[in-house]
Amino acid sequence: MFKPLDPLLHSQLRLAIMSLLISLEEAEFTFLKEKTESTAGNLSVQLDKLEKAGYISIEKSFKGKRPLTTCKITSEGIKAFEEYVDNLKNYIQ
Amino acid sequence: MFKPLDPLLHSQLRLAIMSLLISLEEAEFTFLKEKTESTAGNLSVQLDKLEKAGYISIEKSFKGKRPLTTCKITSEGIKAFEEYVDNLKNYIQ
DNA sequence: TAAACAGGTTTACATTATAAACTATTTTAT
DNA sequence: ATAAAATAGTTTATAATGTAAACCTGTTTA
Repeated sequence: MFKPLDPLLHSQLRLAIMSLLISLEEAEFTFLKEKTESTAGNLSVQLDKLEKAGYISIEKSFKGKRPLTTCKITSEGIKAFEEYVDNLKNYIQ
Repeated sequence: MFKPLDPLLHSQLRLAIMSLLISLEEAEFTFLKEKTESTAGNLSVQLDKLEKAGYISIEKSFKGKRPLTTCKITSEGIKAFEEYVDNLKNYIQ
């Protein structure tokens, strides 16, 4: 009935991040920050958790002279997200 | 885009409780405990929070000689649940 | 009448989330 | 040239939250 909800995804900010990445495939730190209306600190921490879980990959480079952090969802991340959504539906229908 | 998710509802156990109550209108403590597969302690705490938020009402009585706790969703609870679900959909589509 | 069970509640602890403070560098203003 | 402000983040301290273990009160069973 109520399957457990992946705690890594059952978090407002991380879910928003994953939601964006699943449709965009790739997004910059600043873009995610704007879209999710989060603080940089919070975003940084949550991206770290998603990366450590293997749900996203993070690439660091430079855009001109400025540091640039680019995030991409992994296939594992897509799978986890889809399973989370499936499970969640049992709670909200 | 990403409307804030009511933190009171964005919790696996409380969401499961509300999900049950929204379709059943009324449920006993032990029933909720079984259906949600939660411990009594955790359930007790979460029911308290939902009651304090005005999302459910709790009535205490006796079934024979045994104490009986009956939970019921309030109209405020229904409204909050529906809004939560609406907001959540923006995250999972 | 002692032990086990029912139906919870309280509390202690661990986990989590979040923002404030910080670092490093770059751009702008003086 | 240099001080001030802005960019792009990271680290860390604290508050909030979730959870189970321990507890309580009464009841049933051995």
